[in-house]
Amino acid sequence: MTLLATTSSPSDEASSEPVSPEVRTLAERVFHQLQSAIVRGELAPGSKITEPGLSKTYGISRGPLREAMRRLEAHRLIERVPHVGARVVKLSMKELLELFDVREALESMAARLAAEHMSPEEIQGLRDVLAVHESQGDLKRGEAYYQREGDLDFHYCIVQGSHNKMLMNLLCDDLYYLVRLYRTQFSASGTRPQRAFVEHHRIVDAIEAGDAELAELLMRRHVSASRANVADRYAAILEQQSTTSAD
Amino acid sequence: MTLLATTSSPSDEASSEPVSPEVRTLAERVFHQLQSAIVRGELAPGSKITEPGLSKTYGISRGPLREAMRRLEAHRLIERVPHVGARVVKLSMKELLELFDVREALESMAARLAAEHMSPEEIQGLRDVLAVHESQGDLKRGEAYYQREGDLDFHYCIVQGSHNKMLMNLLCDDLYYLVRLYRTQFSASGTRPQRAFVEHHRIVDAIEAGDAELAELLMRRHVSASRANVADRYAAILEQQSTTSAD
DNA sequence: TATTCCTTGATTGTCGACAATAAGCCATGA
DNA sequence: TCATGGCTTATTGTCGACAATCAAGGAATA
Repeated sequence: MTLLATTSSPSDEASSEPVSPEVRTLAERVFHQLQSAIVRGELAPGSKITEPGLSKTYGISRGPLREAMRRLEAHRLIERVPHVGARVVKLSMKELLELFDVREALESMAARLAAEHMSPEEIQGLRDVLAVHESQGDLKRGEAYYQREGDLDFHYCIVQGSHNKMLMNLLCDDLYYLVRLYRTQFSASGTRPQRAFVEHHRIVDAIEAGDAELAELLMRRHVSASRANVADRYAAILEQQSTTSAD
Repeated sequence: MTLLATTSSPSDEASSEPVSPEVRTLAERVFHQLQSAIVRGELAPGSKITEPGLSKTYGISRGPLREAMRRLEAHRLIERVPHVGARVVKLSMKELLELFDVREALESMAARLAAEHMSPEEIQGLRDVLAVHESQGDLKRGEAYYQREGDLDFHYCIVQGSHNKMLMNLLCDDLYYLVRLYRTQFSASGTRPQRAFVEHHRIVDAIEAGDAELAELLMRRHVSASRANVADRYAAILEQQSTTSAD
């Protein structure tokens, strides 16, 4: 049960009943469909997307399609050049590290606000999320899962707990989709799962204690460590490539 | 000379020569025009905007207009309800304070990165901006100017100095327009100008010294103080209103 | 008189067609 | 063989018209 599901049913073309209570227009629906397709990697990063093509694929006219694409552009999931076309974004390592810096800034603030504003019920929900992750035993396998999908639920909950709507929009509606896109693009199988799990627990402890300063600091370190981990692995890959090519 | 100018010529309807080298499509142009109109207060906050009306005003069809509106919606300058319509955003004090929290998080990060990445030439440019503000003698008047338009140049430069494109987009393309919208909406005539000016200088000093940690801390305090100032003034206004209504 | 329902008007959502721009291809020349 | 020029074709930008939805006003009834 991921909190980030965008479309409930996998494929629905012309059912009269609305799938989600919020999606009542074609542009809305195709926006969510495209968003999901991009994040899942069904639309390859860097690939060019043409309006007539998508128009035929989704069975709608170009009008609402263009509006959906405008929204995707605003969410940084596609890039457009006037009179040329649009292509799915392809995150470079530089941009990915930039994304981590922004996350560090925003999520540490979110943790601080969460420590100040979260209700006991919300904190309990946060603990439940951690319990679910733990019971699934994913981290015992050492690999996978973590850094894949599940831990976003954790971060998602904390952002919700900040009770700051602007923060929620920025992180949950924009940046997290980019994070998920990165995970598919770089096929980032899990790393440092146990450490991350411990860090999550400590963050919740700080939030429960109402220690805003500590929660902020821990979240900042958590994201920063995740960033460093990605940077190190990337450096290792580069090193390996240069040595193998030198054989 | 504000760095945030959006359209070079005030009003141009059907000139074949492109005004700005980047605005080559109708949707782009009307987007910038509407953005400017909203930020300047020409379109009153909370007022409903109708597609046929704007279509006739700007002399374009509804197609590109709708795309421009979709972009405005993504930038949080208008709010749309499906099948109902769109209206210019009206920032509540709660949302304004939320905006300050986000700014505090992002701009402190920007200051940190600026201290790490800014070149000597860029730092000199930053000092020039401060010098211009000082020479204009605005802060000697105690009131006005500061917190109006000019100091955004300062923050703008620092964000540019972070060399983080994602940060630049978030702050300069999205949030700063909301900040300017707030300034027109609440007609925030300047407050605490000298203090802010001193704080600006100290931030530049830290950046020039390459002290990332200090620059981050000072920027955080700077934005936080600005937020507190706004909150206090608002509380004072509320207090005054309640006492006068009690007469 | 208040309430409910229906009608009417306007606005939004969607569509297909036309015009404008850009990229790719082929032929021509040096 | 390579560069250059024009041409072709596909894609994007724009427009006007039709369909769907919502809000407001008035009429009928309890």
